Amino acid sequence: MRAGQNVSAERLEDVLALLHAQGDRVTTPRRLLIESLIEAGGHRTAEELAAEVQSRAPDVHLSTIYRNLEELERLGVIEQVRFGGGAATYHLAAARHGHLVCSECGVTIEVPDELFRPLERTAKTRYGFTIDPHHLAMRGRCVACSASEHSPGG
Amino acid sequence: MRAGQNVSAERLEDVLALLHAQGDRVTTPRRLLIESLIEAGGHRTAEELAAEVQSRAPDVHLSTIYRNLEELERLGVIEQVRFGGGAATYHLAAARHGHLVCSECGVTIEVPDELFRPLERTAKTRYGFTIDPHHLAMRGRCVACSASEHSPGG
DNA sequence: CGTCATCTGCGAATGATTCGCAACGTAGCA
DNA sequence: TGCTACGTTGCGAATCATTCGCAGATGACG
Repeated sequence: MRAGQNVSAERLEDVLALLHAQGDRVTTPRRLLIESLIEAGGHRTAEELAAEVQSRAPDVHLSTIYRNLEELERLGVIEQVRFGGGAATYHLAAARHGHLVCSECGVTIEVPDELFRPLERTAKTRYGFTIDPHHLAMRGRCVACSASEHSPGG
Repeated sequence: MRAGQNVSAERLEDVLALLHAQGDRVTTPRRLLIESLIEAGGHRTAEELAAEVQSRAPDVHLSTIYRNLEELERLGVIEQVRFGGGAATYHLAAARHGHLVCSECGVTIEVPDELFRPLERTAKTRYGFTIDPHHLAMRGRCVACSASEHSPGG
């Protein structure tokens, strides 16, 4: 049977094969970027990914990261998510999940996308609206900030 | 009697009253911006709003627009939505409605907030996360765009 | 009508992302 | 294995959106 870590290895080769099939070349910066995305497991900004890649290949330029990120998104390998006002974040397409973003402290809670299923279904059946599975994000207050919010006052 | 246009007028006064209550001043740029947002009816970028305002008060600066947009968002009067990679867009916040925003054609479908209830409840009970009722918005594709999306192709 | 804090206009600063170009490296072929 | 062709890269400048700092203007209130 397949060990868990093998999944990542297979994933890497899978992506490389896809690149190859597209006529794209498998370069060192590209391979390192994909590895970083796989190892990241969550969302990372271009800059964070660049730092990760540069720890193994210092000469890789930020613009190269952006270019590859764009290409990988085009291939459907990764997804771009934009929080608040800062830099965009990226994560593997397979790691699909909903986001609960606290407007107060900024913490992001990752939740299984099944949480959005009922909403998706109703939107579809009742309004013919297909919710974009890549943008399952809601804003609000996390449990900690919610608690301090409840303190009596004013 | 109240004509439809009066609704907007009431809305304007409502917002101005809110500003007043906050200790904020009612200035010309601010009033014009709110009017523009009300008349817009949909999402507009800061730049578009600036153009609108400047058509009536040419000296209003873009940075003033941004500052007021920020303030209005803080007050819950408007919401910021980010499409793809460009500028952020803003629109009036509905009191307690969900929004289904089509990323394709930009149409916004207002839906009863009950649609978000299961999601809200689960987020609360399972993660202690309180979803902000002013940000019940999901992106996706409306029925029309969804249909054209389904057209067969290469 | 005067006082004072809030706002504004303006341009520079910042932060994120994209572009142009010449050098470089990978892939395919003989 | 060596050559050729073309996708890629590194680098810095350019672009785009948004924010900041400041001094003067303006609205709220007595």
